[in-house]
Amino acid sequence: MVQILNLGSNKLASERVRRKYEARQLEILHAAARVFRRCGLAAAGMREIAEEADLSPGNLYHYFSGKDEILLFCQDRTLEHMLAAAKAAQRSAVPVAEQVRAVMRDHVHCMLDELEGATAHLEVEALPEELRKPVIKKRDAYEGAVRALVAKGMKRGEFAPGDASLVTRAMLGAVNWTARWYRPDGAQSVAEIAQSLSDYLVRGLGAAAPSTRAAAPSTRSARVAAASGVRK
Amino acid sequence: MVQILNLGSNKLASERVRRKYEARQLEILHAAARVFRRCGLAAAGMREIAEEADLSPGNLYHYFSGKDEILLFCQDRTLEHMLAAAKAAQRSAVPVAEQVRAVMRDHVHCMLDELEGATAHLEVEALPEELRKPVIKKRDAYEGAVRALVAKGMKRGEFAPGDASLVTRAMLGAVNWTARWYRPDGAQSVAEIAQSLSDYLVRGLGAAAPSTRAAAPSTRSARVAAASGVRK
DNA sequence: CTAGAATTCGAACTATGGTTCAAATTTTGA
DNA sequence: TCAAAATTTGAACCATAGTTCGAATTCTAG
Repeated sequence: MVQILNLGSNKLASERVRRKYEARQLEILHAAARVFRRCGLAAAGMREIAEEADLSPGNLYHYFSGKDEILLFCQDRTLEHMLAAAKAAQRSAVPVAEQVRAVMRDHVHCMLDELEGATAHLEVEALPEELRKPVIKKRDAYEGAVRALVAKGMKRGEFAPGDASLVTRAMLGAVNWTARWYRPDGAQSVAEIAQSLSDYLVRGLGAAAPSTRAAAPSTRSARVAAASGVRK
Repeated sequence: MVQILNLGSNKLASERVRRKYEARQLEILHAAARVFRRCGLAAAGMREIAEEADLSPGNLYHYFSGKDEILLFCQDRTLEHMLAAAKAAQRSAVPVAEQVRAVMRDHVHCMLDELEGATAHLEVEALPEELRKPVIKKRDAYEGAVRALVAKGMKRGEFAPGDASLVTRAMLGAVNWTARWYRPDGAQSVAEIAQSLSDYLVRGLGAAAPSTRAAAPSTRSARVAAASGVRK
């Protein structure tokens, strides 16, 4: 994401001030993510983001070129996270069914946990053509990774044969949709939702039932650690 | 939908002109639906809707109180359609699995066929609180109908036991998501998509295979195995 | 045919929200 | 301590898009 986000850091000052600058950038981005999550993307105004980040509206433009760039970061960060999770699952030594389940669980966590402004990643259309392209590319890469897992399972006979592309989109739709109906004060936890949902989605692939679960680093800390390690 | 949409038809003129008036209303609504579908809801401006419907921007307000009312209609119409399909499936004398498949197929058709502006039904947040309420209510009714079908299937043992509410939301997410990725010039037809998707979604319920087999679910041992270890 | 109603137009109004900017304040580095 | 750089402010700018309005045109009906 750093590649995309090379802000106007041309005339770099001393190291010390640069650190502070980038730290403040991150604070602002987290604040923005919170606002995106609270209200929708459309309803989130610069003035509101500014207030959430404790600075004046105009000052936002000292750190970002505009709203688009802020949104771009949120989307990119979310996709980067999910992509890393998919790659990690791909490498793990568990049945494909469990790999897919892991990816779906991670996706749900990414959507519903408070940390990121992941809901913003659903509204790619909001970006102007220019900025949209790299996001689309990354999103396609993620979808491709999931599809590859599904296809692998089908090829190995672990899943019933079928249209991997269509089924992948169905699964992604189901998990993305959670952002619409999930309420933090609901009956079940995010982990429970992630578990049940991924079980259902993989069952539709015609896989065997999840073996009495033993494998897969499904603890939250493990996932976060794995994901953050990828980020540079 | 007529109840909600009782436009300013207070001082009704002659029957003849009223017919014409309402016909023009429908034309406009269809045009709006087309624009909603083409661009997103956000990008669809009144001026663009006006052009699509072959009248001036200002003239739109002779037929509707504003953009909200137009959007309200599209959402209401779509939901009414889906609700009717759900009710119809409920009454049909086929296995529950096939009932659910029928509802999902209808839902997909409703989303992807050119006739309606169904994509708009996904953006309920765009409406002001006042108008939103009845739409939410109808949407909940539809979701409830689907959930009832799923629960019935579970109760009868035709589906594996599970969280009917969660699974229903997953299914609806998958079908709603089609509006995001479907392209009319794609490889497969809407009907094919609807078929494959509904098959996949119902398969995840632990039902018997679609057409080839009769209503009787698979062997007891298979069902038990499928349900084991998953649920909370 | 003609008066009144219905329809249509398009320019102008207005509210919203992203953005700019010049000046004030704070921080940095020597 | 002081000058230059960095940060911050808040008001103002401006573009978009929903909406209003009065006048012009067309249609209906007696």
